[in-house]
Amino acid sequence: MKIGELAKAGGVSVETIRFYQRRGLLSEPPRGPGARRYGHADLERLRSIRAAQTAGFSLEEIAVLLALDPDDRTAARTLAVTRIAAIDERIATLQAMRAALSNLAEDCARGEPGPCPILAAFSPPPQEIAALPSQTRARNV
Amino acid sequence: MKIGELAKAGGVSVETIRFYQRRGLLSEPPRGPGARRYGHADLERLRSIRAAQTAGFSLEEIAVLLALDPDDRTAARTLAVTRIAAIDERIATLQAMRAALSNLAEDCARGEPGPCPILAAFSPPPQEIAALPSQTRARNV
DNA sequence: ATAAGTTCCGTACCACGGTACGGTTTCAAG
DNA sequence: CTTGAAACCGTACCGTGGTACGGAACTTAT
Repeated sequence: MKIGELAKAGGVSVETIRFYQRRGLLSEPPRGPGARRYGHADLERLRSIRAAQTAGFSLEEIAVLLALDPDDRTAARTLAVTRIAAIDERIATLQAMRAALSNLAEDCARGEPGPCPILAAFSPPPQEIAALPSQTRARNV
Repeated sequence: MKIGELAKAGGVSVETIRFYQRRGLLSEPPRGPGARRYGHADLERLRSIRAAQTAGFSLEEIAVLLALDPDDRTAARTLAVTRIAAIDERIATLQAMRAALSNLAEDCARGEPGPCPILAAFSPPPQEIAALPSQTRARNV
């Protein structure tokens, strides 16, 4: 396979393949006659990367994951558990956001007199919203 | 207030203030004697920005929000509802990730013979993981 | 009056996961 | 043998929300 075929088979662009190569996720095979040639193992690896991404792993985590000894269950489980914890944290934050916004939207829909509660919530003193945990702005997950 | 005081009062850095000004979220008052002077309204606006961020709005959305007529409940509610929908989508994706990973981790912990199920899941044919919705990699929210 | 501290301003850089571009070489078909 | 498509490679750019740097002007304290 040439790179274009690998890309098509893996459902990514040629640029993405090269990008993964730069990140060390895919190898750059030696050049055969003219162009580099890729085997089925490369395609499988590419698919593994996409699958792990789907589970929320970052490219850096995937590099670790794919470098792991296939029998090292402890290491693999540790990675998975860490990922789950990060996901849980992110979900909790999003649920807090959702609850706050949803309350505001309901208040607003109730149509009581006065200014819109949504807009009011973002004008000091910010009550309901300010009650959200401060990690809310966290960048993780 | 000078910019440094505004920054301290708002709990952000001077650089962040300037950044918000470049984004049009905060105004740049005319320079008084030497430095620009900020009033209480600027501080309130800064706090509004942080509050809205806590609710998950992007800076661009916040710009819209803060430019809204305070009595335009419909527009505000539309923004909030859109935001909630995006949050819900994101939560669903994360929950799918979580479920998939958590199943794998459990299988792994069960200690049955054979290779680690987590690692196996990311090697073709990817079964459980591949079953996740394809929007899983979505960039939104 | 001079040193230290701020402000001002432009510009560059960070993570993250790519995408895009432009120029050169090589391959295959007509 | 020429033409057009791929491959190759380096480098720049995208969005998002900032952070960092460096020099000039200005203010404040000693």
